[in-house]
Amino acid sequence: MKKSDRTRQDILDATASSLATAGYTATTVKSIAETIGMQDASIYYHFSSKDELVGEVLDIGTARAVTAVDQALAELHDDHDPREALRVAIIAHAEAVLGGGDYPRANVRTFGQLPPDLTHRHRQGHRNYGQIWTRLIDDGVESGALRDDLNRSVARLIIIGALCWAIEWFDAGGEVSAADVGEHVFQMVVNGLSVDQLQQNAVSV
Amino acid sequence: MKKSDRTRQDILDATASSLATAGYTATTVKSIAETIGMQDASIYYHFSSKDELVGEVLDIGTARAVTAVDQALAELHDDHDPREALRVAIIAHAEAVLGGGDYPRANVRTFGQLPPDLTHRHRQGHRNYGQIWTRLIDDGVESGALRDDLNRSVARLIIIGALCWAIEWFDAGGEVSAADVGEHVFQMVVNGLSVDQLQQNAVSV
DNA sequence: GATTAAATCTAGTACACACTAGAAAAGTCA
DNA sequence: TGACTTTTCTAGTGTGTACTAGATTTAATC
Repeated sequence: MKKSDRTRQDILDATASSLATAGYTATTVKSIAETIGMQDASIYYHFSSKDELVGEVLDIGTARAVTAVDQALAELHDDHDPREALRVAIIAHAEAVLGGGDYPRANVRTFGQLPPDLTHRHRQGHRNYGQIWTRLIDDGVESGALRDDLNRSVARLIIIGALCWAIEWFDAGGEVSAADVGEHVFQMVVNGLSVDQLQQNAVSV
Repeated sequence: MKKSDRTRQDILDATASSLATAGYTATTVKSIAETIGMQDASIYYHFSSKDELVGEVLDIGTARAVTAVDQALAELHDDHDPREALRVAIIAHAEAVLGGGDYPRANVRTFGQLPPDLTHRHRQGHRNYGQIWTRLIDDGVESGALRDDLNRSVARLIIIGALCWAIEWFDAGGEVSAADVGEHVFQMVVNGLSVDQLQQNAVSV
């Protein structure tokens, strides 16, 4: 039983890595097997199909991102500013997806290139994740800290989109860290780029 | 010669449509041929390979997006606020990519799933497009209208990212228009979601 | 209408892919 | 060691893909 578990984990890791860097189509069963020094047929002893394997990787990725954000929010003081909660969540997301492991990255990277079955399977996971952000924005608006004249759903999707797209250009070895990207997204979408706003801003970097 | 041009255009249109909705892998030469009532082999009379065909579609998409933004900027008054230029460009981009034809949509939709050759071929086009935004942000910062404490390159990529990712969730038949999405992006990244800022804001919706 | 050129089709090749069946090897434990 | 189970391999199948060669049809030209 031990051996099987270890091999299974190796397969999952190799798949996550390949999905995160090469995408769904370029991630073939053969390439996964080669990465861990196996024959492609041996994969099927551990997983019944490529899509079941990919699905499991994506599930893990979603779970890790949710955990990262939840954990960051749990560490806030009880009387925090709603904007601070948004900031903490944004940075946690950025670090999970950009700087974290291959699993959350695989999730974002393959979004939009999955076959219908897998797309459907993960829609629920994404909905749950979206609800975290819906609550954060609702809290902000209802407490009077955030503007009420914008469509909250659109605002939520724009924030998540800015973060998710960063995977396309973010350079893990560069001077800008994952947290820096998160900080920039927060500064922009909450405080705004405009100078006029900044002068009167109570929430600082 | 006439017939050939018409057929060629039909092939390009069908390819753009398929790329925009189904992505690169699901866009097969056979499916393209079926859409326009031809045999797949006949495509090769007009294009030497699938990737040459796809490349041409993506070139057209880039060109159209650039044209849309350039044209919108050209219609501004000479003494416009730099923030207004950013607003106009953001909305033009949103309309081109979300509400415009299949070509710009194909470009954004297939980003990240193209084979290396095509990715490399279009990097230059994207660089040119990025320069438009670099100039807009530089103008804003240097005129004192935009903050100088953020990384301009990161800011640019975050704006473009928020817009590009919108293709994943935008519903063309829904209540929110492409221009609405652009307006939201502008309001958020320039004015910010925070209420404190809005009260002192000179640039209105 | 005959001749030539342009455009499309029929019929295939070669290859990469996910996946299967059964033999072989490696590991486990008395 | 020997009996048994677990894991991996060898060797294949079938399918879908991009693409090719040459025949066939359609359109243009004299």
